Amino acid sequence: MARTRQQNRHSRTRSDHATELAEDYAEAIADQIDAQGTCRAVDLAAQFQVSHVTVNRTIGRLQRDGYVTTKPYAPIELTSSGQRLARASRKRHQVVYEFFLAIGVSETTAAADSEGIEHHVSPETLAKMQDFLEKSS
Amino acid sequence: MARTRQQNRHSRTRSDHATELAEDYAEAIADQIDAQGTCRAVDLAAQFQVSHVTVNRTIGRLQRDGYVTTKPYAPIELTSSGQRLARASRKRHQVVYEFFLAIGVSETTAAADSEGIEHHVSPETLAKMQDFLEKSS
DNA sequence: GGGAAAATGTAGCCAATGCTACACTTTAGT
DNA sequence: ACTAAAGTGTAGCATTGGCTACATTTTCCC
Repeated sequence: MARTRQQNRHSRTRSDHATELAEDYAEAIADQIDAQGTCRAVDLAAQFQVSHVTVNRTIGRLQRDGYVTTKPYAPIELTSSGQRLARASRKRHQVVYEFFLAIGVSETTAAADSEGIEHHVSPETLAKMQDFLEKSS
Repeated sequence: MARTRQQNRHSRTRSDHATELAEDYAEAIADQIDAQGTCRAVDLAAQFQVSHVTVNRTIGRLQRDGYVTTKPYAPIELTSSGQRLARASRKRHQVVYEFFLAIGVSETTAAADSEGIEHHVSPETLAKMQDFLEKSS
């Protein structure tokens, strides 16, 4: 392998890191709403271990990009677009997590690694992971 | 699963994105030196599809961090630390790539996905992937 | 209803990663 | 040897994502 890539590798990197963050936030917001009814900036700050200021501005970008709605001092809500993003992200996340378990990875590591990886798994690879899960069940 | 994480997820994100870039660059530089004998900024610019200015400054950071050495207008060289990084990165990259092939992913997709994923695979998960490869060979 | 605590907002700082435009060296070709 | 092309360097700008410090608004409890 090795020389298979060249070109366009990393043509992602530019805006795709923003997408990763959006997915993480959408997923976290959806989780928080499921668990507590509402999602506040402070919840996200605790989850991501960043300051509330960082959350605030990230949320601002997500709002700009149409994923969430907020009003000053009010809880954060997902738009339908944000909900779609959250659902897709959760689904991918779960498949990757279960797949890792299936090949023998510990729960702790599977949870940690699936976090970082879910954003980089193409539909094709995800489908193969699902095939594997079905076969091995 | 789902509630397994919370906290410290994304405690990576901060400086780890820098590490990813360092790994990608180290690997690309090693590849380029293997293929052409030397590595110039322009080669990296082509490979990563960024401007030579971006490469220049990234290389500056890599030099600051002890991964490469350069002199003005001269080719880029890896320090022993950089070579170690490149080897580790290539190894991980290759295991992930072959693992994807083994579960049925196409070469093109395996190449693309392994790029994004190699940086997020823990040693434990990598070991499980290797186990899988050995068993299925 | 008033005050403390919690949650948000704002100002202003830093580093990383991207760019274009322009200047300067090297390299190559005639 | 000179010039043109290729490769590098520098200046200056924008965005993202991180922070602390301080101001403001809500909430909650007495």
